[in-house]
Amino acid sequence: MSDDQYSSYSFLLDRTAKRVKQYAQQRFTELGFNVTVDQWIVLKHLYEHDNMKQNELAELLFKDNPTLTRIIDLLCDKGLTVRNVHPTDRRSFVVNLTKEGIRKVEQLTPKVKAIRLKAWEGLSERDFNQFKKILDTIYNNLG
Amino acid sequence: MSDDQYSSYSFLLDRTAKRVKQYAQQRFTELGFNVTVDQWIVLKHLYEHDNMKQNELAELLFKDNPTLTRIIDLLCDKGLTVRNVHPTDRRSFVVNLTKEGIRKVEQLTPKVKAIRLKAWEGLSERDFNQFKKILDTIYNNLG
DNA sequence: TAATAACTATTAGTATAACAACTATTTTGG
DNA sequence: CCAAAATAGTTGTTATACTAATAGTTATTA
Repeated sequence: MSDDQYSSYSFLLDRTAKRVKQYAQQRFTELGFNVTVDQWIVLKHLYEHDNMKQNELAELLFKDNPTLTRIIDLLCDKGLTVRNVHPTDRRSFVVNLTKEGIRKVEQLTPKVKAIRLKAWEGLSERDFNQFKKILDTIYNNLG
Repeated sequence: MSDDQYSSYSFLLDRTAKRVKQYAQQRFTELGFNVTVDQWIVLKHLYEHDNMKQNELAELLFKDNPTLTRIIDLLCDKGLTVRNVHPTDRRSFVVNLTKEGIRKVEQLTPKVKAIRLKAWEGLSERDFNQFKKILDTIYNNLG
């Protein structure tokens, strides 16, 4: 493939990732979810793996520590999460959902799924597997 | 495809787009390019389509006006672009590369291509076409 | 033509992202 | 055991993204 043809991959990738996030955020706002897409991702993972250290959570979500610190700050301000001291390492906090945080995740999960599915209309499982293979290859090439 | 399986597309997409940008930015910094990835994209498009109004440029690059205003501010501070008044519409500016801006684009273009190509190792033109088809479909589904 | 609407760019405010620097801890190695 | 290195989290800075608001200009239309 020619260099020029190839160079457009980053443009396509960036454009699409931006629109996917933008679309979700707009639905979130319209529907009064009162969380951002990134805050939602943190909540969802906490629902599935509660009691995680911040740096474990950051690694899982491919976010760096400062970014996660600030997202957790906002979630704590909203009363959806709490920081608890780590039982054996006083440098660390473990992050937990509050009751309200748990309720929020349970309320929003099916709605978020519906929003996410919109993007995939007209595409097949075969497409998904191709898509995954290519994205993983790019990801690993740059790792 | 199941909802859950499907839901991971946005994660894969976001993760990969982030790494592609981050990888490029790290190489840019290492090699002393002295521009960000987004600033580079603006410079490159100005090289190919000079004398554009800011809002035309913003639309072409999928950036909003405030974002583009600030990128242009930074590029002007660096002496790489200038704003000129639009000949017939005093609300608008047209943006042009300076001589230094032109030199910068010509110097960096082959280096940027090499950086971009790294991601695509082990992938074929067939993969690229699949990739493009899927990304375009997602993009249009949400448009 | 005059009032209104639409448009262009900017500014302000909040959120995310990356990096560097810092504090407080814990771990390591001599 | 103690000094040095590593680690966890926070804070600061810069850049980008999105929304809302604003000033200045142009287009519309009553």
